[in-house]
Amino acid sequence: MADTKKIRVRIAPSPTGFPHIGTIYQALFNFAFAKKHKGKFIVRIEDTDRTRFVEGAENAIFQALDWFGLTEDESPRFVGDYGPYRQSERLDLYHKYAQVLIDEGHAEFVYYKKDEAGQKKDYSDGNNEKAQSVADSKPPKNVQEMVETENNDWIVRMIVPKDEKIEVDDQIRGKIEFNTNEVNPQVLLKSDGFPTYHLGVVVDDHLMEISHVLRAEEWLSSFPKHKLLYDYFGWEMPPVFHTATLRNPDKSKLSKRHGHTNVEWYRLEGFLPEAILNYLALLGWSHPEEKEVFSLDEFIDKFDLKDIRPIPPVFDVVKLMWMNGLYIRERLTLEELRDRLLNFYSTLREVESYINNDKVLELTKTRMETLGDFKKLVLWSPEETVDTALKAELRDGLEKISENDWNKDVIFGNFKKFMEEKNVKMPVLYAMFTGRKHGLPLPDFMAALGKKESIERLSL
RNA sequence: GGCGCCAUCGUCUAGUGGCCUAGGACACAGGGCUUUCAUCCCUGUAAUCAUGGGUUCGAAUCCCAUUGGCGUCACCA
Repeated sequence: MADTKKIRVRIAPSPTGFPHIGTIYQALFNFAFAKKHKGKFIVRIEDTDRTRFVEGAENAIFQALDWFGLTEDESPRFVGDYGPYRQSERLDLYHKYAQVLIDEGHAEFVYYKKDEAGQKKDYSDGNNEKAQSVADSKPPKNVQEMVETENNDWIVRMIVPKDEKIEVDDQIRGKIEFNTNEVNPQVLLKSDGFPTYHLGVVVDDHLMEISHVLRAEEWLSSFPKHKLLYDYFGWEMPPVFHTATLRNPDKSKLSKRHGHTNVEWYRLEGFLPEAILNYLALLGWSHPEEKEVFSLDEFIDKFDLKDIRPIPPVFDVVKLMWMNGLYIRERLTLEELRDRLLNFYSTLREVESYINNDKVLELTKTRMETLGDFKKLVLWSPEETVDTALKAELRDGLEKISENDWNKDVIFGNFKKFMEEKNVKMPVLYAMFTGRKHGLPLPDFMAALGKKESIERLSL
């Protein structure tokens, strides 16, 4: 009998900053799995930490997903049957289930209070009687009362059995055994009435009928905690896949300090979203035919959860660069490239005429790794010192070429003569026209620009 | 430190007991093409499969230990 259960997967980003490349990595695998099985890809916003909340961060996540073509099926903006999709709007649910846990003896009220330094302080030492003896207030009768009390100092904490084996099954690594002594009694409901991640994720994944959980490896340690919660509720835990986390070159968790984690950086540099996705797909997974270059559709077609490897990959921007260049020169037509460039340089008017020049565009196509490279190729950028007198001579020589004869062969003939007479080499000419020793094939470039513009440029 | 995960060229990886004196890609080096720089093509350097023990006729592949790396131990996710 085939599994008729609907495939529903999710990512659960928190709106605490810029969209992270690691989130896109997670989104890619979840998205591919959902699409492959005609399931739903869901985005649930985990905004339970009000101290880290960043205005606009949620919207940035959606913009990033759209840019990559990983648009979700259900989320706060595409409300489905399982909403709300923001945890801050689901508080009553967490209160209800926290109460269930208390009623069944799996959670308890504990007294916490800030000390003079403003640090949170646990007065209970895991001993609830002691907590109550030092408390300034009586424990609330129930969750309802707790969340309605102002300046509440009580929290709801889960109760963890002592010295019991707890086995958990990671679909990528296999069975892992923990002792419950290693599971810390997690706070489930904070004093402000908001849930912690752990309560939220268990309740929501269950209520939203998430069928498979693909999440980052750093959650592996809290796996037994979640398993315990599922058991307490009497719910069946969906299969969980812990994917390896992206690493810095020094193997530490990919971070701002060592690498580029902000999706916006990649966009601003002129990376193509499809190239980034292709590169990301190669981390922790490999194409069955060992192909390196493939589309998102092909990835979806070939992707299988069984092929995900547990080894944490280093995110190599150099290889990403190569792949991006490859996409620009092999996967984009001239027209498509033009559209991308026009869009990328929408605020830089001075490159527009170059983008709209077919010949120039062709010349740049094999010389760009990112869209950001384009302006360096076509614009004057002074890096070399130029002999202005010599430059004027070159210009005067070129000026003598008639409008009709202005083509790359005649221009090059002129160059040859000039180089012989002045005893200079090509790089000198390049510097005079572009400011740099190297660049677009000069005769072709000048021919493409036309006599008038070329001469003008030499007059600068 | 406790607990957990991981371990093939610098990096991404192929490899699931014999086809491996370990294959591909990036990077790097050299060469070809060429009017600079690229693209493109060819060649090369690079892993005693972390180390040490087993199991087996046979191990990168299975088992154990060690070492190393990483993760996690919050009223953050």
